[in-house]
Amino acid sequence: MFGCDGDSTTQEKMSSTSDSVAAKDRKLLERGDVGGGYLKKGPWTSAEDAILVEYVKKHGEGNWNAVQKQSGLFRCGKSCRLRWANHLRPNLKKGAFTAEEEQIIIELHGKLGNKWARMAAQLPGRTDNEIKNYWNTRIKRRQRQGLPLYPPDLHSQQQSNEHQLSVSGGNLSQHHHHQEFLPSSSKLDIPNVAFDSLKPNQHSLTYPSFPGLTKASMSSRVNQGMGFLQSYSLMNPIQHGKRFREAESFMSFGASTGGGMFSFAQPDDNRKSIVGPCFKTTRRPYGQHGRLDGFVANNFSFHPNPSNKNTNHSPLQFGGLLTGSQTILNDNISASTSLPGVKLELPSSQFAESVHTTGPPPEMVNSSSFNSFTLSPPAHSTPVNCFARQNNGLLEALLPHSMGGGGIKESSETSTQLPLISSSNQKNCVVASKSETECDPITPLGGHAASLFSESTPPLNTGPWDESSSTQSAIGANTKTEEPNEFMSSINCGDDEFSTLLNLAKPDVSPVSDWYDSHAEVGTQQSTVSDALATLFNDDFCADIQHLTSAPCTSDQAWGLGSCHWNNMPSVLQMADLS
DNA sequence: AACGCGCTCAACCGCGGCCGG
DNA sequence: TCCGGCCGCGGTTGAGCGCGT
Repeated sequence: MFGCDGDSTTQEKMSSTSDSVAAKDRKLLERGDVGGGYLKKGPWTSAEDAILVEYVKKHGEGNWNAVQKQSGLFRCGKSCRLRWANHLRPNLKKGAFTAEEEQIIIELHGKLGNKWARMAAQLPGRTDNEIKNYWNTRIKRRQRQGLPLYPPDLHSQQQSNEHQLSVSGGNLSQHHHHQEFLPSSSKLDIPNVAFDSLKPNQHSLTYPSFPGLTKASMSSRVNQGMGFLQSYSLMNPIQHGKRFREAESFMSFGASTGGGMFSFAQPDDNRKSIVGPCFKTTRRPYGQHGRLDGFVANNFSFHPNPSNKNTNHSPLQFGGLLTGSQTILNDNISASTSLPGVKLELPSSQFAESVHTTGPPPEMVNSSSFNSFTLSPPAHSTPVNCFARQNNGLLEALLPHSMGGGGIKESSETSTQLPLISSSNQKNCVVASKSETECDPITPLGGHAASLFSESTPPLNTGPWDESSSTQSAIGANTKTEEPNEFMSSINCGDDEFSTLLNLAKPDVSPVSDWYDSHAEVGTQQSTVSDALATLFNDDFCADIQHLTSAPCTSDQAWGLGSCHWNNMPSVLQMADLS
């Protein structure tokens, strides 16, 4: 039986044309072959529409599964509901969106995120599907043009909203409040990483870097679920949600299947100098394959204690705080490489304008390097300024409580070392797989701190949000976050809650880091951040850390735990060490 | 005219929430 | 409380169309 539901084992592809479908339908109708359980898919015919309309007139909306039984339509209830809601119900407004509608959509999206249905409720005559399509089209168009998704005034408005939130309560427990207001652009602005420093012979993660792994095997690994990528949070927030659920099982570094592989392709040619290869992963349903486009390497911070000289750091070990988004690029794979489980997507230049223009000089990036996960090439590779101004004001909304009421003080871009967990506390790589349920992938801030730290948002208070500058960041790391909420994977820690907590502390391209970059002052920011983190991560969190590390834990250290030591990295990564 | 490419949008899919038994 | 069905939502796909070459 051909069903609408995903649990249907047989899935009829929409391969037929409308005509052929109609013809098939007519045949079925003519011979009254309705007993086989056949459920039609594909485009609706006018005859079907008429039947459905008639049915709804008679019975009203709802109880869609009864439509098939009572009306003779060979459509599942879902299909009927969709057809009715999107096309047949009265008062539907057809045609292009008006300027006002567009404005409303933009504003609503800024407030609600991808809540299409709720947005549709605010736009009489418009359907969620329409709005969704419009928005997605708009995204693509603006990304193509290198424009920000939101106009600057909306950013200001959002920032204002967030600031008000900070006054009303910077409590994470109020996340449900926040998600009503915070912009969701983080989910939509596909982060980029500029890999302009890429050179063919850089020590990057290439297939040859993985002894014994053939290209095919790599693909196979990818097909297993991009575990590597996901483990390193190389996911678009858009994508990382429920559809990645299945991948979680192999995302643990230490898991037997945890070595999901990845490969890298050259970025889109015309953007090569601007944004680097950037791919997001999508879990295609069962065997569907996608393409690999690029690689976002910006969401994961390795922060071994720079003072720890014991570690024999490899290029991938981050002998200190690494900077920027250096690439793991496989020069051997063409952009057309087709790999299952990986979807080709054009990199966005959305954040290009936000990267280097206001970012600190490269030498300052180090200290603020909880910005990006950087699978670092060897020392000779060019560090990339990986400063995405993604402060959306959220941390400001949270921090004042820990700042003695002084609020956020705008300060220089002086940077310093983040308090990282001491080596003694780095017992294990405390990256833990975070289950989807722990992080709302949809709402702009995920409704809790995990998203708070993992989702990026467009720069709100930085100048270059203008459209003209968007493509000027040729050298910037252009780190929008293809945000990796799935970052954490655990070698030794399987505790889900702990994983979540660690994820909360995950240092990456986050509002925290940006705030830190822009607000912290030498000598004070450590305590400031500590205080902030103490606010964010309460004592329970520290207790958890302490419990799991058998070591005293401060909020600072908790933060540091978000980092990971190379020594605890999965072997597959270590294999990539070419040094 | 033929072809290729990109865009739009209708429709499908999978999942989660809700609700009733 | 559990279970299963229904419904709605958000993400994704692919056919069709328009435009440029």
